[in-house]
Amino acid sequence: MATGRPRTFDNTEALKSALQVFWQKGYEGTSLSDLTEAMKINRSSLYATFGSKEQLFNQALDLYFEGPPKLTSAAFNESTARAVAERFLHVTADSVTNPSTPRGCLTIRGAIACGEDAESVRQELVSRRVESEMALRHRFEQAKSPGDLPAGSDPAALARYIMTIAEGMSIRAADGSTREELQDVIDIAMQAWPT
Amino acid sequence: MATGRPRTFDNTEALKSALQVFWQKGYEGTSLSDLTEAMKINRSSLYATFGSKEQLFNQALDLYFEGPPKLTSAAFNESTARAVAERFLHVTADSVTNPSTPRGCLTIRGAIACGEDAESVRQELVSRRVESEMALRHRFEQAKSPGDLPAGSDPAALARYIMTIAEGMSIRAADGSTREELQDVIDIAMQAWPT
DNA sequence: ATAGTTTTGAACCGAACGTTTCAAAACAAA
DNA sequence: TTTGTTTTGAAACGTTCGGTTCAAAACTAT
Repeated sequence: MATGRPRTFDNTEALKSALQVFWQKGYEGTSLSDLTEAMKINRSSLYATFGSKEQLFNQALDLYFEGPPKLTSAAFNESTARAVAERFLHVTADSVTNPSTPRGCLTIRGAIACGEDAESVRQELVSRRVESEMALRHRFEQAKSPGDLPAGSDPAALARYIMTIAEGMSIRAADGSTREELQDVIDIAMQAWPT
Repeated sequence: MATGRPRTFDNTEALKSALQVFWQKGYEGTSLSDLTEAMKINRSSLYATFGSKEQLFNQALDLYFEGPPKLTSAAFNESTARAVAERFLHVTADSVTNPSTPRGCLTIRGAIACGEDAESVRQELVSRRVESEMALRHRFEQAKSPGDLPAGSDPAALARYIMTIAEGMSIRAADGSTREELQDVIDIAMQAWPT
């Protein structure tokens, strides 16, 4: 049973607001004033609840990975390697142009934006992205045996290719590209797929 | 004829040093102390010579565009649209993995890293990148008449595609990808080219 | 030498940064 | 009502930020 003065904000709602701000401005581009304003809590409550700016960012990051990145995993249910790749790109294009969230990918913006003092944050973000590439690669390797992919094709290179397109789309979305423009890119990109 | 106390630094050498720092840390990630240390000049000289941090950045940007981006323009001398695209990507891959410069592209890193107070800087960087895309598009449009590109192909979409690959490679390079890995990506990417 | 001009170095500016402190406020339990 | 506990709001901490000021320094011209 809770005692003492009750808090005036919802914990996860505040975290969602923090995520939006970090997503939009990057880690170092976000100030404490930005956060307290968006989360509608004061500094004392922020530090009592979330620890510090960096700890808050890490918690917001965990929340983020339950969102857009999680959606791409649905692509792995497709039956062919080609369908997996195409679906992966489509989900990515939808995510990075979602009008109800900031544009682009938090991990890319965050990893590039942060200075050397936040190097540990950067490494975390990069390795998370490498995991996605490895998942794609693994799926493509499995596709070779049933002849789903030609014998000569290189699963690792294909996974790199798809991730490069996805990351490029994230940049373009942040620059203002529309979902339709990214769809055009995907249409062309998939023509490179081995048959 | 120059009079007064002679300056102790070389103007363009100092600008080169500033470029390196901006390239590595982004606009907002670079402090005045970072700059004066790298350029080996003090604040007074910096402001007397270059005006302000933002004006210094713009001058460093001009210098940058005489470097890596200029090299990509050599691609436009190729005789076919396909060769232009492939050369453009190869030059980009070489640039973003050049061991004697920071990894990745200054315009991408700078545009993503900066907050809203540096919005004018961001716009400048984005528009510079749009210019590259427009140059590619224009070259591809010219390629349609001699049958260099199939009648059904979309020069604008192809230019977007090539730029997306280039921007994706820049991110990967910043994350640590090698030149060879990027070459593999280009090999696959060019298979999408219309015949 | 002397005067005139430009650069240098260091101190300083107000503002904003992330973080901490603490008394007043708002509740439950006694 | 009193006591105990927790949150709140605001003020303040030291540091760093981009930018400025100014006297001393280092040169050329007279």
